[in-house]
Amino acid sequence: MTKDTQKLNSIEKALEIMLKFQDIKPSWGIRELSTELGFSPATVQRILQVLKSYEFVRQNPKNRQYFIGNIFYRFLENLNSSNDLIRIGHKFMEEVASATHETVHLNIIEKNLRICIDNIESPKVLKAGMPIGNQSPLYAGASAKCLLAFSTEEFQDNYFKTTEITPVTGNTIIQPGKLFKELYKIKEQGYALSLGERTPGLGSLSAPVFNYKGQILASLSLAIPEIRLKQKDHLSNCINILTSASKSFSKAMGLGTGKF
Amino acid sequence: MTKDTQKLNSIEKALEIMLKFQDIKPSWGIRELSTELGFSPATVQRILQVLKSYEFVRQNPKNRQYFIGNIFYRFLENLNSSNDLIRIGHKFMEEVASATHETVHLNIIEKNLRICIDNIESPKVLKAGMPIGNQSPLYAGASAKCLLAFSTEEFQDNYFKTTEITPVTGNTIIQPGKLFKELYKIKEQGYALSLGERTPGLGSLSAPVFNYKGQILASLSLAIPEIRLKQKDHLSNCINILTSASKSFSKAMGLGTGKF
DNA sequence: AACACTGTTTTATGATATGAAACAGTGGGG
DNA sequence: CCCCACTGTTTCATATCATAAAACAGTGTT
Repeated sequence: MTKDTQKLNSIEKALEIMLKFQDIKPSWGIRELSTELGFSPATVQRILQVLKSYEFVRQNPKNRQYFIGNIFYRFLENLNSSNDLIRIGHKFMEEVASATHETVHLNIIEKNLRICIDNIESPKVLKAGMPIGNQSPLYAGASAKCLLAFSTEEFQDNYFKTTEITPVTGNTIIQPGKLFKELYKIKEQGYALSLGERTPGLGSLSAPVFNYKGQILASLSLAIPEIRLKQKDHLSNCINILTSASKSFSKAMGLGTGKF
Repeated sequence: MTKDTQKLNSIEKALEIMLKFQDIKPSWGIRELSTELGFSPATVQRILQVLKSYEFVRQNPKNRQYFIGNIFYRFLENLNSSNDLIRIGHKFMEEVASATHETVHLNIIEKNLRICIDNIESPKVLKAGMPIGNQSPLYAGASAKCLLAFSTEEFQDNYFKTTEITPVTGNTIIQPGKLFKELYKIKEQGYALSLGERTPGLGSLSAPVFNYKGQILASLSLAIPEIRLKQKDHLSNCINILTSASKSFSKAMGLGTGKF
């Protein structure tokens, strides 16, 4: 999992430990982290004490296990306000939300994963949830495939070289040939469509957002329950609204203005 | 701001630097952080290189300034799923949302600040936004005052000893006497109400959530535009729905069950 | 009561973080 | 146009600080 371990300085060790608290896992023990990371229990213990004093982790006083601290919420406000994508993009998301009444979300690539960085939930009773922070591999679901499809060839090559493809649901495309074809198709038609690749019964529609250089920044997506996705007129309506919004969004990010 | 500085080990220095990226500030320079924290520029530089390699910060290649990294989004999924409050409470939030059609949010205290950890936005056109990660001091706004009012006396004493009260808007209560009276009133009536203390034109309604020991865990709140808050029937309706939901929520967290 | 687990503290040793100073770019103003 | 003042970055000898093994101290189970 982690690199050659050992030979890391103390800060790197602390960060490696913090990264472990990304996993959806209620808590970690010291010896557990120790064997997982290859650091001695004494080292893990000492680092966790420091992280605890800064509230990056908390400790259950009963079983003394460590779990993630609420301090991470504190970074979100700055993250959102320094992020042009969210600042500029939210109004396009609102347009799509009010025109489709479906859950709208915005996604980026972070360390080989799709991650949701902004959302507007559908007002309907039957709706798709897509909380901020939700993540998935880049081959499962329209939003993820859209990000991958419009990435550079270099990024794609590197991604497939370093990633093992394992199905998330029965509908996940795992055959490399079929996946390449799908990515090609997405680039051709300018949007991605998926059904149940990540969550059974849940479909997804996604269009790319580019910067002034034409590099992909994000994917703007709709998460739609299967029942509504199968209504042809609703689907084609959603496709039109979404692709049109993503084009305006890209323009707002500088695409086509020749700005440098 | 920070403690005695110096005499910190390298991990603590790295964390102090990370904390600086909580501030709503687009970017930091090395010498800027150096003078702010009292570390030598060389030290700041070296630590930022490490943080950068782990994507905790990014660097603008043009002006070489550092800004916060997207990796912080990655912790949210685990944070949400390890947090009983969100797992258990979201359904109560949905009840309140569909009964009031106003923006519902859930808040906790983290390091002497109120911080929003979950939300459901109003479906109306004129609505209050309250993104996850939004923060404010504990004396401004209903959600914050509610958290403070039901905190232990010890916490309150310590809070007022270490906090300087500065107005956020013209409506913020800054007179200690008036504030104490307000906190007492909130405890008496079981909910908090505010108008424009944090954002002009925006009102707020908040009720406490307790654990089995009767300690406050969170405040469940409504953010309501001033125009709708002034409709008496709507307001009293919202108060009833919110306080009733917060009581069910507390019960779901174990209050009154005698469970240990 | 003995065992097999935890998390935690201690310790001498040697690796590694440190700040001053020098270096290397950059942008603005006279 | 050139200087100056400001960046971020690298170097390097010094001494601090992180390290892992082992002992310690709790805990729950058998």
